[in-house]
Amino acid sequence: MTDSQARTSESTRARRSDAQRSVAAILEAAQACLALDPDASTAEIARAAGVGRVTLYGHFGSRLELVDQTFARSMARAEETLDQVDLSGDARDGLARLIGSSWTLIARSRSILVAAQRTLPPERIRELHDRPMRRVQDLIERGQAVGAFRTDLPTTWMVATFYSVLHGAADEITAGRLDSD
Amino acid sequence: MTDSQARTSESTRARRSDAQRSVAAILEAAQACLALDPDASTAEIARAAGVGRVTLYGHFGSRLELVDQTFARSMARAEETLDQVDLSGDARDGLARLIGSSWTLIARSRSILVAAQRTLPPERIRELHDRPMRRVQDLIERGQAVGAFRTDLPTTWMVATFYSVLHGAADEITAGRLDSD
DNA sequence: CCCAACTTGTACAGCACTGTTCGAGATACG
DNA sequence: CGTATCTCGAACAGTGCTGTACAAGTTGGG
Repeated sequence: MTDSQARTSESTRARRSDAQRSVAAILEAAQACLALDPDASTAEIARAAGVGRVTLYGHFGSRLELVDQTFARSMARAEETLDQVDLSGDARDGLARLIGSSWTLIARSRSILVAAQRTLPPERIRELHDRPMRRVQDLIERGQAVGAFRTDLPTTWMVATFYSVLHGAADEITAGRLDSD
Repeated sequence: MTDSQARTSESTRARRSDAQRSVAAILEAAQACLALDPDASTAEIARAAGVGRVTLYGHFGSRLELVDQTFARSMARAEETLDQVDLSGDARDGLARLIGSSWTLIARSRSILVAAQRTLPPERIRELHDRPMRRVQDLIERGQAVGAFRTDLPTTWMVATFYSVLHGAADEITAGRLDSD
């Protein structure tokens, strides 16, 4: 979406189709490799993408840029799914549905998060987490207004807890110590 | 405690006093450096300890060994404090006290945890977390038996949640997004 | 006082990674 | 069909780390 290296804005022309394919393959491979090893090298990723390392650097200026775009894409996709969650009815039910959906997404992209945390500045992580966080916060605040949720705790705290428990549970499960729900 | 490099077991003799001082300084510096940067190099740590890098390697066979001992020491100290928490009375009160104590400890040693997670095998982390975890589990189980805690959730899940929320909250606070309690 | 234990800087070998350059070859696309 | 675009491997420079070797100096402790 951010078009990254396609010149600054109004490029001379669109990228050739094989170049587009390369970029897609690289992003896909990055997602897979970083999930396996948060410190995966550009060489590993390029190889997994079936592409030369030089080609990778042709499309991404640096490893950091690649990680950033991979993470951003992962978040964008997640948000796409989250957009379809029905939050309109009872706040408690809405939260349950939100948890149900967030659940799978987090479990899947958790590894990419740690890769991002190791290479991207914290602000960037924060920035990309902002929208989904706000979604939770809005829901909680609405629920509080209606009296469905307790109001003796600051909402920021409740949002943080939501986040913590979900991610923590994802950790435990991928570690094989817990299972269902 | 594990005496590490002091020969295998029954050493020829005890270590000289200056050597003991060096080891202590290194462990202290490691704790400080790793807290600032989980990837701190042996050079950084040695310098912070006011000691030559060679000396460091004289006492610790490898960086991994140093991290392991630093982390183990941190956990041992924490456990020492936790031992003094009164868990005898009402289970709910006990848990509250346990949270209060764990709180500070976690906030302080959180950074060393991530350093350990980056260099030590997961089993080792798990192993060193085992005792404190069991403490929480025992308390919860006792509380459940008395009817103070809900029993519709598996205890493992509750323990994991306890851990998640505490660590998550510590994250938020060191990030400056939350504050008191 | 003397010796073994300890510490020191420097220097070296080895490794892995990032990012760049180059020249030649393949390919999309108009 | 022709050309701008894209890809490729190999090679190189630069960096920063770990761990080891050496040789000389300092210090604790019996």
